[in-house]
Amino acid sequence: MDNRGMRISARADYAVRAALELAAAGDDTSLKAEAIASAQGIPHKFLEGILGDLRRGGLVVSQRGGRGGYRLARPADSIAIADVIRVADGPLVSVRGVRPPELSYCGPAESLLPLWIAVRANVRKILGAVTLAHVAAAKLPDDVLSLTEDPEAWTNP
Amino acid sequence: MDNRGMRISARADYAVRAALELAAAGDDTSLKAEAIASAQGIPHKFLEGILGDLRRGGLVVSQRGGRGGYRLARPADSIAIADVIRVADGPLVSVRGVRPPELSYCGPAESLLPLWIAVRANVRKILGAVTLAHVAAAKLPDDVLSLTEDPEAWTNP
DNA sequence: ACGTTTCCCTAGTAATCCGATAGGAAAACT
DNA sequence: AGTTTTCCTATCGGATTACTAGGGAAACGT
Repeated sequence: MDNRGMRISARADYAVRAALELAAAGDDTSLKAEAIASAQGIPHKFLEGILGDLRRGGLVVSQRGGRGGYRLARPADSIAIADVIRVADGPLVSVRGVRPPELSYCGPAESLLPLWIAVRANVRKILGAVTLAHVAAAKLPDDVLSLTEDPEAWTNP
Repeated sequence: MDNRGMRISARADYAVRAALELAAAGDDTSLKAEAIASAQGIPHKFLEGILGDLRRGGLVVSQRGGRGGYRLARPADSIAIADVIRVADGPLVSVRGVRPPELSYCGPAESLLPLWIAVRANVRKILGAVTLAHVAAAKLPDDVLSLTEDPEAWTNP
């Protein structure tokens, strides 16, 4: 009965951290997978697979060979955290494996669907508005930052 | 690379729906597991385990025997959806299996922690404010309902 | 051309989890 | 007693998670 709930997977976490490392490096310099891996403490062969997803998703471009590596495909302020998570890990929010609009409830549970929709909309609003540039520069938007100012937000239960 | 992201498990979904069925039945009448299972289309032996969690979590009281069954331990307007999910499924939001406050990031990822905290705070704000009574009566709070009025909230990507 | 570097691709794997099932013991009722 | 229903433990196949291994393909420097 422990550790489930809405979890952000290691893949998603690693993907965002790798993208942040690229954002911090700048649009011109490219980083090698191994450099990112050791900077962020991510298993480098695992990270290689994730970077492949980011490239296939069009968020990152790569170059092989001696001066090779990865760099962002677009400016860091045009890539939202939600983009990275979706490319690396699939849909942001799902209920029982399917996305909310595909669900159907009956009886007293009928209003559950709008509730899940509301939760998803809210998660989107945050992760879709915060960009790599925001996080890399440690300057979160004000409305997001204000959520973290309530001490209650940092407590466990 | 499909269907991951922040998912609400079948356990959590089933738990909430079962609790809603109990809320709709009223504080005095008790429902048998089998009745809830067939009303909501939930495998009944699986549901039995979930109802056990709800009982151990103090959300539900049970009675065995001929006139037995389950009923809510508290009024439906004092039980939040978040309570049900936590009891059945563990912490609401976790990153890589651990809860946000236990994480530590370095370098350009340092501001990721406040971001996860903000996401969690926001999910809490919704699921902690909406009660079983709200959903069972199909009367979600206004601020939650307003999130669902944007047609964008119902679209896939 | 050659060798190095680095990305890229396919498999594989051990552990865990998820959703579900089975069989029966314990308690409450008629 | 006998029925009903909760309660407990144990198990299951399959999927997922988080990695690891090994090598092929491209870009570079010399």
